Amino acid sequence: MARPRAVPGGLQGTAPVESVRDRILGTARELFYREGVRGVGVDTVVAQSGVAKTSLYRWFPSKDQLIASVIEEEAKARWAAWDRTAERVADQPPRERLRGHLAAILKFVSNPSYRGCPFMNVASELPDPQHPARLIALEVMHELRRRVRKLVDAIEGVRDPEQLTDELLLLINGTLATGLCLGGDGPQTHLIAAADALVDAQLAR
Amino acid sequence: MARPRAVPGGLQGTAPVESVRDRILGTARELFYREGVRGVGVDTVVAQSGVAKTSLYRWFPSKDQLIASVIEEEAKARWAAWDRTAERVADQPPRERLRGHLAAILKFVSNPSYRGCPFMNVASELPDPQHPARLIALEVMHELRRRVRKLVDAIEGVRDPEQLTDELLLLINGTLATGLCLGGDGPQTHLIAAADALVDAQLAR
DNA sequence: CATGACAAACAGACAGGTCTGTAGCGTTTC
DNA sequence: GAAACGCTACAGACCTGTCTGTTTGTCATG
Repeated sequence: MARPRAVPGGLQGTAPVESVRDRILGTARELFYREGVRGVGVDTVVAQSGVAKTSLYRWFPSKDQLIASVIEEEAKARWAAWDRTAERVADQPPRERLRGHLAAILKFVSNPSYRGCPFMNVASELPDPQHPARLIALEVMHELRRRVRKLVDAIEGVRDPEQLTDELLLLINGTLATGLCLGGDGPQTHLIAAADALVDAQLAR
Repeated sequence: MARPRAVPGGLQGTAPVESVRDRILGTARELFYREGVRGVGVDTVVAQSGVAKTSLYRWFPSKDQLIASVIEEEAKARWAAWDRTAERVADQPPRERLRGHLAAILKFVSNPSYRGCPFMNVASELPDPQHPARLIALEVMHELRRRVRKLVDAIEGVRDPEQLTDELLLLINGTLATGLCLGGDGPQTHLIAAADALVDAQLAR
């Protein structure tokens, strides 16, 4: 209820305080993730944001577009986290870098408030293949493939990089999906060991 | 519109024709899977089944219970398919049996009308941890773990059966999840190769 | 500095639709 | 005659999106 008076901000970029648009986006992101995009109405988003409904529809033409913007935001957050991890492990050998990224994913999934991969959830909740949010989610999956491929390519002696990339993707997506169903302490604990075994298999002649 | 007249059936079990309850269940199963449980209303289920709404609420106390029954049905179907596969590969060596089950999963995922694992979808769509359908889905995951464990235990010389089981589960769930996002011809094609590598790694001394 | 234009935000009502679940009543079937 | 079924209507809630009107803060110009 006690919401800080926000500066109009808008285009002049001199707004240190959270803009109305960002407030809506942040609230929607949290609610959509926790309750599912179909389980939260715009009225709830509006109420929780402490914002007028007209404001929501000024910044977002429809709920579907709001969902898409939220997913876009999730994507930014994911890659930002990825980049932080990349920076942290930058000075390590390739295999250790891969392990670092996997460990980060594992930590992400082990969070008690983890409720599945936002992109997979959207794919589950919004069957329409043309839904803008779904398209973004799909693009995220492709980007993940590219990034894992980059890690694999850095490892020397890999017999079939594409195959190894795909195998690692299965493990990663499996980890993300299993965390949704079985919680934090499931089969995921063996993610890194499994990845190591797959890399080893590709290195042996 | 042209629906075959169904025999009441009910308790006396002499109904060779699809009972009203089964008709509802079948229609709901298809619709829920295709459009998502939250994307289909009971009115749609009723209309598509060619059944009266009162009949639906006679057999199922609520939509949530209908969803639960549908998921129960999905579970039965999954294990029936698993058992058929098991029978088909019964006379083969353990590793080949495992491959057979993985191939069946791959085929399942490659179906053009595949729209994700029903149990993961329910976990995504219904965040409430106490939802009856979600509980069934969770139980399915545990059962899958037990069945994979059985396959692993049949392989001789596995160093850490529990670890291998979990690693295979990650691959399987990854395959099911990836199929939802990327369609049939994604990284899943390397499922069996990856599984082979993981088994090999557990056999090497 | 003062004033008026303007855009953003707030508040709240409302239209039109959909959803779940119930009730009434007639019909079929055993 | 009883149970199952079909049909229709309806209640009450919720949902998205719109509309009206008011308040607030900023900026440009006199």
